[in-house]
Amino acid sequence: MSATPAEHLRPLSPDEEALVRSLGRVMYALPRAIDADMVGDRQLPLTEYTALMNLSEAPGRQMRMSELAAACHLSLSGMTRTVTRLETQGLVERVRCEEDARGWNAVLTDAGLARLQESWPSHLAAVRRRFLDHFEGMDLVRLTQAFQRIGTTG
Amino acid sequence: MSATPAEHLRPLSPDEEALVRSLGRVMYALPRAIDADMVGDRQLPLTEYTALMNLSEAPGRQMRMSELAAACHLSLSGMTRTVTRLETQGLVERVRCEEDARGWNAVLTDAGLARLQESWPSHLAAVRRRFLDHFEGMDLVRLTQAFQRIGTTG
DNA sequence: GAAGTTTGCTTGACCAAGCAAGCAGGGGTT
DNA sequence: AACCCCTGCTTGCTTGGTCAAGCAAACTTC
Repeated sequence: MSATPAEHLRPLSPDEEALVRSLGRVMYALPRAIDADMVGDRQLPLTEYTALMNLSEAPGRQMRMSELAAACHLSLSGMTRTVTRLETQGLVERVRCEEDARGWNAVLTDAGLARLQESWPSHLAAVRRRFLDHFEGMDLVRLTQAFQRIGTTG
Repeated sequence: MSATPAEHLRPLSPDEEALVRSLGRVMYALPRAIDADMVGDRQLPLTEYTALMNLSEAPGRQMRMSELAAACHLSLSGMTRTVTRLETQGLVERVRCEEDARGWNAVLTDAGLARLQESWPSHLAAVRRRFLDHFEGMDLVRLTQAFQRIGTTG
């Protein structure tokens, strides 16, 4: 965990340093900007949008709480509360899991699907404008591979 | 603000879609991972580290609250609370601004500088391991340019 | 130079997230 | 079938952030 082998203590090259300095934009400014766009536009915070979107793609429009939490990069307790919020809006329902009665499935309701469909243009526009537009002409595949590896290191 | 011109509603290409799907790693997993590393290692949250670092590079080791907030991608009130925390640890002091008595400067103390110096290896290691290592061989300069543009769009 | 406005920062109320503890339902072992 | 531990989710508490309102100093306009 806090292993800091010598290799990782090699000083940053100027290019690396510049990249690290710009990292705050992506880690802090970007999620807030996208979230603010979506809240301003459709009253749907990014976390809730992400949950709805993941559910809409799952078989039976439902997922176990723990799966959904992982898919949304949220802790399990965070997902409990997010789903509670969505439930009070009627966008999601909780259904006991058939094959394991300890488990619950979050199920996307018709209202939830409608909300998602009404909101995706806003999400798409925000993502393009705040993020994708700035990567025009770059090798998106390589970039994706790099992004996917992040947060993977144990 | 919520302008969603047609261009922004063009559907995502498969490559764009994959990139967007991997974005959560950078926006959510990455900051938590770096922060957790630093807290586990040196008991210094990333936000506080960033504030100390910015101060250490400023002339006179001091900055106006609003400058510092912007540099750390934090709201002004968020920075007020961060500086308060740092102040109670003796790492920073608040000094009235001479040329404008409404303003305050956050000043890095010697203890703050020492704390920073004892913590940077941990930050460096976390940033390399969680982030830079995954971008080996890529064009860091272009990437930096892209990152810098993010969060800029009004 | 006094009144009204704007600016810089802090404070109060609130909210979303995390962690750790709790609880309820499996599943093995005897 | 009684026990025990393990697993899946929720709950209580804390933390760290935002927004909006407040306060004090500085500008502006007359």
